[in-house]
Amino acid sequence: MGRRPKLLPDSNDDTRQRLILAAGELFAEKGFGDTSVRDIARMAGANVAAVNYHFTSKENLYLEVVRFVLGQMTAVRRTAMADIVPAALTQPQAVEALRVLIDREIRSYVSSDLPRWYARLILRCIMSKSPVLDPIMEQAFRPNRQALMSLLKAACPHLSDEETRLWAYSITGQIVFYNFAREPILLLAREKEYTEKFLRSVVAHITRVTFSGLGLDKHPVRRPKKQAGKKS
Amino acid sequence: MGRRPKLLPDSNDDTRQRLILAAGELFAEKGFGDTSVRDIARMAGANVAAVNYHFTSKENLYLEVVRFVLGQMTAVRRTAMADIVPAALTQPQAVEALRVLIDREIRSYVSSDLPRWYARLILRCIMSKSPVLDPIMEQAFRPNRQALMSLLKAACPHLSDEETRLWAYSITGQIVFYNFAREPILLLAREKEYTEKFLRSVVAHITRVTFSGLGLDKHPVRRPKKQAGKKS
DNA sequence: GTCTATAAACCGATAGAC
DNA sequence: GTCTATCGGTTTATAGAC
Repeated sequence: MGRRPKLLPDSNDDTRQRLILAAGELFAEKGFGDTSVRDIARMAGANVAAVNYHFTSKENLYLEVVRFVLGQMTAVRRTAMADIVPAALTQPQAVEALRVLIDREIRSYVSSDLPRWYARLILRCIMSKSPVLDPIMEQAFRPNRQALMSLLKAACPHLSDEETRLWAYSITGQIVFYNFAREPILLLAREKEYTEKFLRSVVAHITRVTFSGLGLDKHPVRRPKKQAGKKS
Repeated sequence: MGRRPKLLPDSNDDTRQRLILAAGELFAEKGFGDTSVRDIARMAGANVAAVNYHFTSKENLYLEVVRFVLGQMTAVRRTAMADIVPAALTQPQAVEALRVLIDREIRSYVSSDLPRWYARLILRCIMSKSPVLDPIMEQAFRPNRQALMSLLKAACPHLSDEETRLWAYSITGQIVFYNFAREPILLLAREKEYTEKFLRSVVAHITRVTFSGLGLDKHPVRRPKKQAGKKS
């Protein structure tokens, strides 16, 4: 779309980075097969040959894009978890961390520190059993599930392993759905974007469902919807 | 994959049907862009030119496939709903219908009256905001949501419209996740297919989460995990 | 309706000048 | 590192014999 004629003619190899970002956005939106290297180069404001110069093939570029996104997401998840999960985890702390996690994850699909197409790309890869599924499993799916399960176990020590796993899938499924089915949901809601009001009700609902099901709704640590700062 | 040389050489125009089925399976598995008409024709045991003869273009074939799948799914949903939802709906009937619906939907992803790629194709379409999103909305997404919301309302008359909608998304999200993330889940479970045991625990969990959250768990109609036949 | 042969466009990838 | 030009292959779609 952007008619960038020759921007930055003497630029160094940040062309590589621009290509990754452009390719990622297109792959996330249209998939691998429906995206051509010409589209990628055009969107990145680079030459067609640049793709094969910086990456040796389109497939390799795809792999590199996934690697890049996984790296970004892993870094963000690490700092986020370190931020909301204290080192020594008491039960009430775990409950609060769970609450914050749900809020974070849902909001990561609308306005987060990461571009929105990151999650879309990963979702697409997960559904299409491509060869990049392995790194995604090891660096995203499994760690995310593990982190969620640890939190659940800390919040509800009485849970069995199987119950914990099922809960992790239930929570993840509810959250992912709002990204996966974004278009239909927005269409039925007659909105162009998820509104803050809508997101707040979604977070409240999933939290309520989860905590009620886990028997954690005895602690009304409900924040009065006022406060803002959330430093540790 | 199947090396079907010329099967049914003197067949009539059920070639059209075979093309739709083959195309649907390939589109569902690899997506539109990664599927060629040659692949489709080969899998259908038809000639390459047959695609453009029966449908005028690959895109039109895609549209026809989606139409076909939507028709099948609509028909099945109608009879299924008529089967499990009595005409005049009492509250306990709604609760039981909800239970059966959850069971049905989850099992539709493993062994149902419909081929498994049907749901996959629709999921793929939903994520890719293609031009076929509109018919999918009208014939699948909206009616499914509406049916679920009606059941929820009948089971819990005290629910507001917004709460009902959120619950519909929560239930759908949990269920769809086991189809959407089938590969990662099976990989982590070290299984090749969802086992009956696993599906039973998933159904039990989602049912428990839902009914507990809705305050419907006062009716311990719990089946004693023994029985086998489940005719009406 | 089914087939072969082929057209016309596009694809990913490369060679070579700068 | 970036560009133009182009190769070789594959794609969708069509023309025409049967």
